[in-house]
Amino acid sequence: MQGQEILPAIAAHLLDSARANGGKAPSERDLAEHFSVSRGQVREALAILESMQVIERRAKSGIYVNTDKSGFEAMAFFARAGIPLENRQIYEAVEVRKIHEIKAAELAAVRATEEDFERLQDVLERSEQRIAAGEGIDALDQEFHLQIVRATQNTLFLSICTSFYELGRQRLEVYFRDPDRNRKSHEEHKQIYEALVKRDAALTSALMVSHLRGVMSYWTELLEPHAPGS
Amino acid sequence: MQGQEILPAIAAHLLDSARANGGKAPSERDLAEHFSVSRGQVREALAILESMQVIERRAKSGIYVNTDKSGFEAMAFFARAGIPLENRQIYEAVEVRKIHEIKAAELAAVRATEEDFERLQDVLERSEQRIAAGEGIDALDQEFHLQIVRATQNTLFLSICTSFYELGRQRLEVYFRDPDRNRKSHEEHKQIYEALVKRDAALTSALMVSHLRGVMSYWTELLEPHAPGS
DNA sequence: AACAAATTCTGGTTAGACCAGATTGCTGCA
DNA sequence: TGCAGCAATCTGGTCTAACCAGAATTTGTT
Repeated sequence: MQGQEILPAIAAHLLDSARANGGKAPSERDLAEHFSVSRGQVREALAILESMQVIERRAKSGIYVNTDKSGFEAMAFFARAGIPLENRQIYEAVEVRKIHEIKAAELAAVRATEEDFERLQDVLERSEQRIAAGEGIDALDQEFHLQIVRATQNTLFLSICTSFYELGRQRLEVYFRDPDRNRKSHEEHKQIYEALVKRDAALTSALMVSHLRGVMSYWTELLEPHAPGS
Repeated sequence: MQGQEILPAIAAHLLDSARANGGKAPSERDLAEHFSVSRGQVREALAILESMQVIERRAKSGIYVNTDKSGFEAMAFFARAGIPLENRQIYEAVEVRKIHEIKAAELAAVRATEEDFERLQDVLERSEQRIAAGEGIDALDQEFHLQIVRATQNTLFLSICTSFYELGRQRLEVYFRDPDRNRKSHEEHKQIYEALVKRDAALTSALMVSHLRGVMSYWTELLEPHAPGS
């Protein structure tokens, strides 16, 4: 075990220990020994964890895990670290993604530049090629949606949405193993693109709504019911 | 200079150096000497910065600043560090906040629990007291809006919005120095609350739109025009 | 001027040490 | 027995001093 790869391991270990110990985590020295790395390494990981508000380091006392804050910082971290989210978190992420993308489509219709259109068209062309070759378009689907967000010209908006995409990567891969789904998605993308070029905000938004309904239902139907009606 | 307080200082230094040096930042050893701290301290700060994708550390080569990614991670960091945002970032944050809150109002109308209503009412009562005492309600305004987001029962949503509020705290304080604005805001809050209790999603959302228009225009009218039409 | 070799520089990582509060546990008095 | 008070221990915070190996730069040679 070495390098920054220990971060998720340490995080998981911290969470477990804290759960079994009322929020209190092992000491830095224990962690270093447990993972066979230097204390410096551990401290770097802990600094990141603390910056994400996953833990709290109290001088001369110990490390405490914020068990209650299942918030965005924590999620962003787990997404990066590749630790699977719980059902509830997935529901929440799906809902938030919907909210963002529908609005993004609306804004993009008004603000998209020529370069944005070119980038979108490029994505569509590459999708077509992959479909023709019988391959999945999961990565390109992601790219298409992100390009639309990018076309809002709001970099903050883009960053938020980028984070969400990390969450769904695995599921997306499975989703696009079905050739029919690939074609259907691609067709809908093309429609959205055309509405976008016409700068018809209402239509673009509406198309995005129905497009997401299909994709998202795949996500959620695999889960236990958890979120309140939506 | 000591402790985690060096993080913003290092970040600012990195940004400046990188700008004057084509993305390349000083070495860890130089930074340590410059700030009179140990290399370990610098490395902890760099680890956080890297986790936020503000910089990139290339082994045996150097530290590179992601000048293009003025994204969410960077913003979250700057918000925490207390470094003022640039106009563009403020515009983006305002827009994103609008998007979130309007949708939040809509969802909250459907999902709010009895506890949510109680919490909101409590905020309104305390607001009334402060106004009667001739004080500003800036912190309570924030609380009101966050409670509405909380009423969506989506913790991820709440976390995102909480981040945004950090950005506007200073401006909000100035805004609520005017007694008239305090009263106006409070009245609008009460209307929103009543629509919420009636579980009228459309009305709640509409009221939130007009409420935000007033508050937000104060923010943006102080800035240079920058964002595309909205 | 072009290429090769030597040297310097850089991030990555470790080990060991010291500080000063927070904690813990023991001791002795009541 | 119970509790106050003190001492040993533990903990995060910080620093110094190295070593490694590859990247980057300089030097030397042809």
